[in-house]
Amino acid sequence: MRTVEISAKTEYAVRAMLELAATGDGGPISVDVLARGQGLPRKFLESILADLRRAGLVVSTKGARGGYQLALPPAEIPIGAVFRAVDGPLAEVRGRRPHQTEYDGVAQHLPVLWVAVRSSLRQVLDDTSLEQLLSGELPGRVRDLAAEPDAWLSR
Amino acid sequence: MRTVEISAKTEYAVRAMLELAATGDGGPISVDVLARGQGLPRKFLESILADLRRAGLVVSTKGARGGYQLALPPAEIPIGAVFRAVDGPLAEVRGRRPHQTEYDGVAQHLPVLWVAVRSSLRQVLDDTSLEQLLSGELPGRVRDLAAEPDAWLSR
DNA sequence: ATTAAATCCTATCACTCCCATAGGAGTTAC
DNA sequence: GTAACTCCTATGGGAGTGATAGGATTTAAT
Repeated sequence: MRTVEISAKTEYAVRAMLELAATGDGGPISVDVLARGQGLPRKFLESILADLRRAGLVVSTKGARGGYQLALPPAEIPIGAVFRAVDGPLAEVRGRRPHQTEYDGVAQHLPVLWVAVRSSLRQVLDDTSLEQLLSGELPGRVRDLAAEPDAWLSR
Repeated sequence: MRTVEISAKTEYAVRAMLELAATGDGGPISVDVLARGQGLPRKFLESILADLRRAGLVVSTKGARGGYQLALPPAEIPIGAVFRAVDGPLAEVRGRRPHQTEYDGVAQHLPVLWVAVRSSLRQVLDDTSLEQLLSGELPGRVRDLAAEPDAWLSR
């Protein structure tokens, strides 16, 4: 397993949300159109949108001409919220939340590191809105991180 | 799956490395002693140490009185190196490296976000050494992240 | 030399999660 | 009424996680 693993589910969720944000408000968009737009598996996307609806990030309209719309303006939806909606908490350490870990002896400072890891992730995902991601006008800190030397290279 | 999931394997690896760092250099330490020291499953730890050895982070001594030692001073071993040794690359997006992702249309800026996520993780894990984690004297940036408002609370 | 203490290697296994699909029940616009 | 949707439940292959077992090999100490 990779420490940070952005799953297909999460990636699809973000892309679907971007599609919804891009359409502005021309009424509900169906799963079929959404799936076609970004080339996502239709049935799988259907279950993802159900998660997003339960989290209150999108609203659905049933029946003919129905579909999905954002529940809030794109500027008010942090990407982190999308992650949590489909994936649960951002960070876990062996099934526990970072701040709930405990260690004896030489490992006693580990929780600080785990919390810092989560905090750094939050600073990226919770400070970037759907609108910013759509326009490419990302927060200064996010830009700086991506502009870091070697940020685009493997290690 | 959680976006950041620190596995048992990775956690055990870091804790074992901390044990090795703490012992300074009193000769090799056996898996048995190591496992007892932090309460880790012996056989599982054995396979983890094999990974750490293949990555060149520890050296082993075979036979009676054998065991494991750090291959470098603790100040020269970043925590990130331990992660990569047992877990592979720090970050992946649907099985690809963040900088190798590609998207059309509305999702075109996504790679910048993915790279920023990885970059933020690197700034924590690659800038913290085994020695710093052992002593609790973490890098300024890591301390700041852990001191962020709400860093120790659930979201 | 023998023995005891280690690493090292291969195999196996239960379990869980991921990604996805199928089929149909319910709802609504036209 | 019917076509176009969402919504719900069930299913399933495959991969990965977290271990454990058993023994082959190597070495220090007596």
